[in-house]
Amino acid sequence: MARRGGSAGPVLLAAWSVVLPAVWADCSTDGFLSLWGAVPVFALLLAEGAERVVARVFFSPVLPERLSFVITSSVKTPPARSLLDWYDRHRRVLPWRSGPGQTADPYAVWLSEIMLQQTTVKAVGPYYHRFLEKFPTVQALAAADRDDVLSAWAGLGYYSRARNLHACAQKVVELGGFPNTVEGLLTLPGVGAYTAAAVAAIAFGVPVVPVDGNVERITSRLFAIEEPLPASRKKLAVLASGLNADKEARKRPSDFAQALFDLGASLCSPRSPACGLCPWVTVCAAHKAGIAATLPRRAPKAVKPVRYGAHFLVIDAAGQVLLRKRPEKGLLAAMTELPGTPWRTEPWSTEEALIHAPVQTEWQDCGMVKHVFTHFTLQVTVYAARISRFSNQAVQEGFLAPATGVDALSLPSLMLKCIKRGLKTLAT
DNA sequence: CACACGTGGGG
DNA sequence: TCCCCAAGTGT
Repeated sequence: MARRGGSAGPVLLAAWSVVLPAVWADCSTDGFLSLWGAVPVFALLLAEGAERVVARVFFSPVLPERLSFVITSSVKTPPARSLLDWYDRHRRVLPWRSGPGQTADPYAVWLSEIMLQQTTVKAVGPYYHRFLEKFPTVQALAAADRDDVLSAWAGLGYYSRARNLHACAQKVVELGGFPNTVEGLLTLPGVGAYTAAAVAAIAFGVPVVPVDGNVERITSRLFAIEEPLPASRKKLAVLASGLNADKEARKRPSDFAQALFDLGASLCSPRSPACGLCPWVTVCAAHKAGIAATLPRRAPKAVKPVRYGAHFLVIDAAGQVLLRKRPEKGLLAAMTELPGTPWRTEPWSTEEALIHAPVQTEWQDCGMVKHVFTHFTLQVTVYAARISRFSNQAVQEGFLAPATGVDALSLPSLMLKCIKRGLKTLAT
């Protein structure tokens, strides 16, 4: 156990040796281990036979399984003081970020964290303001119609976040407020390891390090971890959990977490890190080795398949378009769409596609709209038509909405693209 | 562990 | 144009 100058190590080591029998060696003088300070992670040597050290085993009571990996480099604890000083001078001003010394609102912190999952700060801004205006409190959000929440989310992507957001608000109201611990927060829908740690640190001052993409990148560089993601993810999480071992960091959990985010967003960026300006440049193993810009490495990604579909834009004389609601599960779940074909790997011939048309009329081919999802590319053929009025049967499958002010319609981006293409063709 | 799950901006 | 990927979670 690498407690700084502490003496609890041997006792805890003995206890854990019972849990996990192995050939252990005392690593308490290893400079690398000072990283963890009081954090409950044990680092020990596992020997094969009597001779050869094959791995250094990291073991933490807070993690369910043993973590076994080889560390080839040894570094000193990154000095929290340097990072926090840098943060105090260069911190970003963000809508959801309270000023120095101000108390964070758990609702605002949680809302921003959910929106920021896999989403850029720039994209979140307008949505965040709109949500706070529409749903000023967690009670207001919980009491809202789920479809109003989905509408407000439309265009931001990953719509399960919006469904979980609503469910989570209701659970928080039931609980009488947000849980103020990582374990408590983890029970909430849509809140995983990262978000639980982020809300705990930022809203409740719990000294934990939220591990997001920024922190993974920073950590992989600090320790020069060359094993590619995602295989290295657990290792990076353990290493990152020790970043706040420094007492200075644990005095300011919220600032320390956000300082890491800002460092990752500005200096320790993916492409061309500005190592010359980094407060941690002197302790960064990757910089020392000249490989900072190449980390973290990533496993090659699978090729993105192409799928095909067709969607139909039909407008009546009153300027109304026919829409429908997607199924509750799967891609764009419960969101609004134009009527159309299923999406499949084979292109649709016109005749084949028209079988799925909502009305029988003269359709104009508006060409293809390309849309890239996370795991496949979609090529949509858009067909458009004007009719005098909708039959009852046509409307039965969906609902009508005014085509004017398409931007006001709360639609996924894909459908917005299709409607714009259809309208453009009809106008010419 | 692998995969489903959106979108827009930057190099 | 194309590829990368951003404050991840659930299954």
